[in-house]
Amino acid sequence: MSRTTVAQVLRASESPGMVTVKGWVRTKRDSKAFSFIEINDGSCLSNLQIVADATIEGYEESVPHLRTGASVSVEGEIVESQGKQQWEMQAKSVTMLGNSDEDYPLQKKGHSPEFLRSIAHLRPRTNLFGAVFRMRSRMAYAIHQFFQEQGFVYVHTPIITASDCEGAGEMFRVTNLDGKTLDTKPEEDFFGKPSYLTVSGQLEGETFACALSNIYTFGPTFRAENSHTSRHASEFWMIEPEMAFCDLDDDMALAEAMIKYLAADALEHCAEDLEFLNKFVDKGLKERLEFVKKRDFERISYTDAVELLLKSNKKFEYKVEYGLNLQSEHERYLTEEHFKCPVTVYNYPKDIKPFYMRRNDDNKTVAAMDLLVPGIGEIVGGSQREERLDVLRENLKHHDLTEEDYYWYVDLRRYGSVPHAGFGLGFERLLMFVTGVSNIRDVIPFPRTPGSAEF
RNA sequence: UCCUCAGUAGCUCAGCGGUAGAGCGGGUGGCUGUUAACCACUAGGUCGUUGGUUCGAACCCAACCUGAGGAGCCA
Repeated sequence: MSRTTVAQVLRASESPGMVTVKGWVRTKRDSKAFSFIEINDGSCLSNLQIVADATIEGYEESVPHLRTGASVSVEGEIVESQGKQQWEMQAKSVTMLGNSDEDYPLQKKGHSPEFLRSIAHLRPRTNLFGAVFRMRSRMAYAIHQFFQEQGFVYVHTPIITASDCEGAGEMFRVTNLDGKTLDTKPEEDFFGKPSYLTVSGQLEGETFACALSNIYTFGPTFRAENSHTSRHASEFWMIEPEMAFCDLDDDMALAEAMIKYLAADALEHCAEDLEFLNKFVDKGLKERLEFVKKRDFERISYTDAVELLLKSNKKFEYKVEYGLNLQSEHERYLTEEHFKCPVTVYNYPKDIKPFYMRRNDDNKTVAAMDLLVPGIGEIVGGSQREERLDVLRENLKHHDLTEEDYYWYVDLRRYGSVPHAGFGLGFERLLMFVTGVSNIRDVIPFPRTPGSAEF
């Protein structure tokens, strides 16, 4: 008999009859003549309750010895439960596939996320991480769906790159040389020059947008920043769309539409997991997603945002002044206290932004935008790219970058240059937003942070 | 890199200068449908590490290690 998943059983409108289910024991309650065994197979949040009479086939050898975490195969009939769940299985035979040692670390009681991180190989067996990683999978699927439905082409930009200083943080060196040779003869390295793990696929993405019009990337990126916060990881996944024949307005519209689409998709396809997360992790989660799905986002220029912050009479630790970057506390004020909804801030001063962003006509600002969401802050950062050859050359010089290093990027402006724009969305930050989980280490299977690369 | 907080049983924590504790989890036994089941018994600890203060340190002090929160940087 083929295997039926717990999800298939529990979602049935009428009894599927005799089936075989396989999974891991979450809890077991024995009495003299029978046992209740709850198993979970990850197909959904809920467990299936199995009623095993002491007289059934395989009982003696397996059931009394089963500990939490053991794997079992059970054949039986799905019947209406006398208890609080709709369905349960009346077992006909039980087989223990593999028992669990006495020191199995997961209990029925709650564990701290810090402890669960130390057993990242077992934490997907908990309700919380099962829910989070089912949602991670669903959101990845929905992202592809969002772009593919609109004709975007998925591009795989390189993970190893030799283009230095992309302006997005410290890079990890990739090498097969020993330390000494690395210092003295870097030209003997594997690629003939220093190479690194990518911090962004944007520049390569632009080359494809200037050929296929609308593209997106979705892959891992690496930052060697020594950041110790709940919102930063050394390895994380990023989605970077890039659109030719587009300006900043189109770019902001796409970012907003995408966040809305993903909120709606989560509500529609992750209902049971969201219910759990809403109850145990973030009581305002579902309400927030409904709100994001329905309501239009706010937009405000950097200049107006600065003015608004100055007029707010709110005491900030860092000062607000035109020309300075908005601090975390300023961004939080805008999205959490003032607007109380996602906000896109656009047209930042050119001096605090990278070389590739398009200079506005005021000659003071660039066509950049950050999308801020309550609880997390910046979730999207994007811009219209500088498509004018002379201005780009000027910017390279201004940022102390050489045209030789970026000749291929400059070429895009020499051969049929077009206005184009794009953004980067941190996948883990999005997951924090849609799951309510407050630490980035708990939305990525095996987190890498400074000093920590276990598993 | 800077600032703050925390490390006591497998887990969650109490104890805060005078014999190391509880609940859960584990083991054994019991129990006519349980739902974080229940009842009884039981095993389990170099109190993060090193040094110092003291008659005496889990407790006070210092350094280090680990974890967490925040800042900066960003996604």
